[in-house]
Amino acid sequence: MPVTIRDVAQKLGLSIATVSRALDGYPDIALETRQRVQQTAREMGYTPNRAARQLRRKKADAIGYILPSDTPRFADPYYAEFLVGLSDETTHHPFDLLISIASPGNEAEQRIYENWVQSRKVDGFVLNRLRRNDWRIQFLSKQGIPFTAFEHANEALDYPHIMVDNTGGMVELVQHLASAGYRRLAYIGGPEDLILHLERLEGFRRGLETAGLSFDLSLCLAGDLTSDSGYQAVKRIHWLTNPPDAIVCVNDETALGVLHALHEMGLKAGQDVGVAGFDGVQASRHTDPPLTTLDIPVPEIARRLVRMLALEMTHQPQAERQIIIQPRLLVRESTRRNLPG
Amino acid sequence: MPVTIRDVAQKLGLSIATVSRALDGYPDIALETRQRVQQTAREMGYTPNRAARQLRRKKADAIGYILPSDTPRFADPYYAEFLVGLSDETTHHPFDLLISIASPGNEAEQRIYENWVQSRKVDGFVLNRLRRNDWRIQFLSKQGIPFTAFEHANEALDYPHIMVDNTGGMVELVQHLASAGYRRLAYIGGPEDLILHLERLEGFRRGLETAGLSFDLSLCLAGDLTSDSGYQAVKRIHWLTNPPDAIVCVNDETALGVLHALHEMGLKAGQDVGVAGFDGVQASRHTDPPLTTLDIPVPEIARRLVRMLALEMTHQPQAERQIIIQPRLLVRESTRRNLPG
DNA sequence: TTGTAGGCGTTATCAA
DNA sequence: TTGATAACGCCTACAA
Repeated sequence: MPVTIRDVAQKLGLSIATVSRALDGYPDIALETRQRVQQTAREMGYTPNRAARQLRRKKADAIGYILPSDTPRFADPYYAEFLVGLSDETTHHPFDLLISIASPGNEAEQRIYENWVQSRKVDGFVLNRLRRNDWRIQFLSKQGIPFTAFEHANEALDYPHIMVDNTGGMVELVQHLASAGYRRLAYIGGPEDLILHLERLEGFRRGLETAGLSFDLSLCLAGDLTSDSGYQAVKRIHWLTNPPDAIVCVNDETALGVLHALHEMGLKAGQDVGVAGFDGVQASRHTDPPLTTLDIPVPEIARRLVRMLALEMTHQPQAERQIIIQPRLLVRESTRRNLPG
Repeated sequence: MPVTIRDVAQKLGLSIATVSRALDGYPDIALETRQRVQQTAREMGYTPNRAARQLRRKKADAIGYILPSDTPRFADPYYAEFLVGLSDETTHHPFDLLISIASPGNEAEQRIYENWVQSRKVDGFVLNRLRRNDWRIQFLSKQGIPFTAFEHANEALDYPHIMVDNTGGMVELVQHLASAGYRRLAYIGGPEDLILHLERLEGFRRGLETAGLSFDLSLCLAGDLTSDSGYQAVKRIHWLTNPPDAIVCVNDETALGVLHALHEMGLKAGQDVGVAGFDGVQASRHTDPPLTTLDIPVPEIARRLVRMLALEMTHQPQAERQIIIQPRLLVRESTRRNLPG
C-alpha cells in the first residue's frame, strides 16, 4: 500500500489540505510547518498519486509522440536519434513522454490520436514527417491541443515548428556532385505527399538546373525511406539502358540500402557510382565507404520541439514560432572520384 | 470539453452505472440496452477518462522501461532494437509503455524507480543489462511489483527472465577465430559488474583454453559498451609491444568503434586484425567490412519480455519462467583471412 | 495560518 | 436488469 497524503497528515496531526499546500509551495504556510511536512513526507516516502492528481488538475503531465510508420522503425537511425532527443529533453521537464506507432494516414492513426486526446492521456504532441495537408494538424488545431512539428504543412494554420532548408541543401549537394564529375544523377525519393520528399526533390531539380544537367524522369524513383527500398531501387536502375553515375537519396536510410546493393553487384560506391544521403545519421560515418550526406542535428531538433511544446502548454510566449535550419554538406568517400589526369 | 460518461448517460436517459457496465461488458445488462449504449458512446466519441479509471481501479495500465545508461543511448542499435520490440509488442496489449533513462546504480536511478512505483505510474517493469546483485531486482521483489528481465542476476530470487548462452556463444566464436588462423586475441569488455560482460568474458577464456591459446591479461581491456570505448581501446592496444591479431568485443557497438579506429590507422579489418562483436544488430551488416558477430534476436526477446510481463501482471501462469537463447554465429569478412598458400 | 468540504470521472457495492 | 451512492487521492475555494 503506497503512502497517501492522508497518512502524512495523520502522522503530523495536520489536515490533508495543509500538507498538500505545504508540499506544493503555497505561500500561506508557516515556515516551520512546511519544513516538518516536507521532512515527514520524505521520510515516509510519500509521492502524490498520479492518477488522482491528474484527475483533479485535469492535466496528464505527459506529451505524446506517435511514430508515423506502418512498421516499427525505431531501429531506423533517424527515428532512433529523434527519440533520443525527445526522451532526453523530456527528463528535464515535469512531464512524461508517451510513445506509440501508427501507420500514417490510415484510420488507426486517427483513432489513436483521438483516443489520446479524448481520454486526456497527453497534454500535447510532437509531430514529424508531415504530409501535404496533414490531417493531424487540422485535428489538433481544432481540438485546441498544443503541438509542435518538425517540417511545416497546412500553412494556413499557425503552430510552432522547426524546418530544414531541404531545397537549399539539395541544391548544394547536386552542385558538389556536378563538380566532382558526376553527370547523370538519379533520385530515390519517398512517399509522394511527404513534405520533406517534395522539398528535397524540388531542390534536386533546381540543383540540376543550376549545374546545367538535365532532369530525367526515368531516373526519378519512388521509395519509402527504408534501406530496403533503396536496395530495390538500385536493382531496378540496373536494368536501364543508360544508367546513372550517381544516386541521390531522400534520406540516409535509403542510401544504406543503395550501398548494400552496389556492393552486391560488385560496383564501387564513389568510384563507379556516387551515392549521397540526407540526415547525417551517425551510422553514415561507419558505412563502406563513408556516406556523403546533408547533416541535420536530428536529436537537437527533437529536444527543441519538446522545449517549444513545454512553452506552448504553459501558454508562455515563444521566442520564435518558426525555426529554419541549414543542413551541412558532409562530403565523404561515397561521392569522391579519382578522376584520371 | 471531452465527453464524459455522464453525457452519454444523460443522452440515453440511463444511469451512469448502467452505461459503465454496458461498456465494460458486464453480463447483467439487457442486450438491447448494451447495443444502444455502445452505439451512442461511439457516436459521441466517448472514451473513458484515463486518470479517473486509474484512480478507481488502482491500476496504471502502463508498464515501464528505464534505459540503464548515463547518456541517452537510443541511437545505440542494441537499445533501438530493444525498444522496437517493447513498443511493437505493447501496441498489442491494453497498456502503455513509459520510457525513461537513468544512470545505473546511482541514486537518481533509485529515485525514479521508487517514484514510478509509489506514484503508481506503472504496473510493471521490464529490465535489462542486469548487474551482479542488481538492486532493482531486490527492490521490485520487495515491493511486489511484477517485472521481467533480460539476463539473470540475484539468483536467490525468482522472476521470469530470458537469458542468452553468452558463454557458449563466445566459446564458439573463439574457436572460429582460432581455426581462421588468429592466434593472439584481445578482449574489449564492459563494466565490471554487468552480467553479460562477466558471462561473455568467461566464454572468451574458456574458448581460448579449448583452442589451446593463452589468455593474456594485458590484452583484456575495459570499455563501457560504446563505440567510443572501442575506438579508445584500439588506440591503447596500438602501443603494445606485442599487439593482438584479433579483437573480440563484448558487443557490436564496441566493435563499430574498433573498425573505425583500425580504418584510421590504415589497418585492414579481417586481413590484418580480426574483429568480432556480439548482438547481431542490423548495422553490423553494413559496416566496412561486414562484422562477424554472435546474433541474438533482440527485438524478439523484448517482445517476449512484454508478453511474459503481461501474464505476470494478470497473475496468469507462465509456461516457462526461464528462457535460454542460443546465439547464432555469423561469420563475415571481418574475421576472414586470405592465408597465403 | 489552518481546516472543512466539494468534486474531478470512474467503477463497484448494494438495494430496488 | 437498472439506479443510487460511496469511494479512489488529490486540490482548492471558502470558512474559521
